[in-house]
Amino acid sequence: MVDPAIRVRFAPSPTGMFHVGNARSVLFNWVFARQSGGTMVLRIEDTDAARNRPEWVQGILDAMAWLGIGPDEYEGPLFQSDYAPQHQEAIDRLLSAGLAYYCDCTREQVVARTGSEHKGYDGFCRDRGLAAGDGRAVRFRTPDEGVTTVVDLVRGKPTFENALIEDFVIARGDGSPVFLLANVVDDMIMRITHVMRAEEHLPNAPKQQLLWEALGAEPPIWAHAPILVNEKRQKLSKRRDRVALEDFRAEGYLAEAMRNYLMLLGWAPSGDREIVPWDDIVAEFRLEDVNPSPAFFDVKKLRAFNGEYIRALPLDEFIAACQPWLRGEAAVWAPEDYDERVFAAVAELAQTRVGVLSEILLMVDFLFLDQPALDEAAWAKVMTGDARVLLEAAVDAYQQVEWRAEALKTALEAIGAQRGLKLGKAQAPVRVAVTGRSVGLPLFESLEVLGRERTLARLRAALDRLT
RNA sequence: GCCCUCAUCGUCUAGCGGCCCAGGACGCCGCCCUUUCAAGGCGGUAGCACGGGUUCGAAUCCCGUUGGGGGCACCA
Repeated sequence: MVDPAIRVRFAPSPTGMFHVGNARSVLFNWVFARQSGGTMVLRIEDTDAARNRPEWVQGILDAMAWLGIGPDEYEGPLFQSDYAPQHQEAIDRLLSAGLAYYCDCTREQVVARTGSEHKGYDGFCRDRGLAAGDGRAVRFRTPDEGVTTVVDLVRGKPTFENALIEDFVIARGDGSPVFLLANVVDDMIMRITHVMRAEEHLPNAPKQQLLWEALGAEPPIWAHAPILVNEKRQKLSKRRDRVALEDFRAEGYLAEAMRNYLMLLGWAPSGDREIVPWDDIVAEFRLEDVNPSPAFFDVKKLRAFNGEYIRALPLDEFIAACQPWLRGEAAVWAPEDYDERVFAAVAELAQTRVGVLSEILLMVDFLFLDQPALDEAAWAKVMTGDARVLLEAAVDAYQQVEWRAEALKTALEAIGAQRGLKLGKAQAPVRVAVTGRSVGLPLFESLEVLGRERTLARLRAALDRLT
C-alpha cells in the first residue's frame, strides 16, 4: 500500500537501556513507513520526570543509527514534554464536554469499596460534580454500553465491552497528563495513521480509541506485535534477561544480523530463506503476516545468524570490523603490541571461527601477548607420555627448518610418525606450549606468523615447566 | 479473580480445504573432510495440543476443552 499520507511513530520513553523489543518495534514501524512511502516520527515520551535521563535519549538515537535508522530516516526527535499545553487543552475540553470529571478517591478507598485489588475504579465520583481542587485527579467517563472494536493489522478486530472499561485517570492530582491521554493527543497532533507497538499495549487500545473519538478524531489503525519471551516463555525483562541492544553490539553482534533476526521473529520471507538481504525484507514484510503468538528470543539462533553474516564479510571488512576489539579496552595486550599486519595475516583463518566479533580476542591473543595465558586443564591433558621428547624433537627441528607453514607441518609430521603418532596427536603439545590452549587457529600457519624466535622460546619454556 | 489474546518439530517458522503419512532454519546426534577447533558436505532426530463438528476430503473452517501469553496504577 503506497500512500505518502501514512504516518507511523516510534515512541520510546528514555527510562532505560534500549532493548531488543524496542529494536523490533522501530524496525516494524520503519519498514512499514518505507514501503508505504510514508513517514515515521520519533517521539520521546519524557513525561515521567522521575525516571527520565538525558543519556537515555542519546542511547535511543545511537541504537537506531546502529540499526541503520539514521536521522534522515525519521521526523524528530520530538519530545512529549513540549506538548504540555495541548495535553492540558484536551483535558479541559473533555471536562467541559462532561466526558471527564474530577475525582478525589484514593486507591485505598477504591479497593476498600470494591473489595478487590483488581476490580478497577467503581465510578464513585462520576456524578458528585466535584470542582477542580488540590490533589484531585481527572477521570475519563467511559461508555456504559456497547463495545469498542479496534482494527488491528496483526490480530483482526479485538472487541472490548465498554461496560468493563473503568473510568481511567487522564490527569493526575497535580494536573499532569497520564500516558493514555498524552500519547493520544500527541498522535493526533502528529497526524499518526497507524499505531504499531508491542502486544502489552493491546488493553490500552480500546481506552485510547475512546479518547480519540471523544476528542472528535478518526482513530488510527492499530497493530500489536507479539511480545518477545525468554526460554521460560515469560516476557523479556531487563531484570532477568539479557536484552540491552548495546550489550549485543559490544559483544560483537553485527547490526545486519540483528535486524535480520529480529524481523524473522514472528514472520518469514518468501521461499525457504532466513538470511535475507535487507531490501528483500523491506519489500516483502507484511504486518498482516506476522504470527500473533509470542516468540522466543533465541540467542543461539541469533548467534548462528551472526556467524553467517561474519563469514559473508569481505576480508578487509572483517578486519575492519574486528578493530574495536583488537584496539579497544577489551584487548588483553598493550596497545603498542598490536600489529595490524600480523592480524591481517591470520584474519582469514579466524573469520570462520568466530560467532561474535569479541571472540577474536581469544583467537589471536597468543600473537600479541608475551606470555599467553595457560589453560591448565589443556596442559594436564596433553603434556603426558611422549610430550617431552616430542617437544624436544620439535625444538631441534624448528631451529633449522624453513619457516613456512608447509615445512613446519612436514617436520612435525615426521617427528610424530617416529613415535607412531598421527599429526592430530603430535600437534597437541606444541599447540598448548605455544598458544596456551588446545583449540585455536590452524597451528602451522599460526607458527609461521608468530616467527621462529618466539615459537622456540615458548617451546623451551614449556620444556622447562615440564621438569 | 476479571478482561483480552494465542496455539505446526525443543526453538523460529512454511502451510491459508486436496500439491502434506507436513517443507526450511537453529539446536541436537552421526558420518565425511581435516593439523586442534571451526567452516563446509551428507544423513538423522523431532511437530499439526485434545475432543467434537462441517466437508467427498481438514494442519488448514466452526465449537468446546486444555495449555501458553499479555493486561488489570494518579508507570509508560
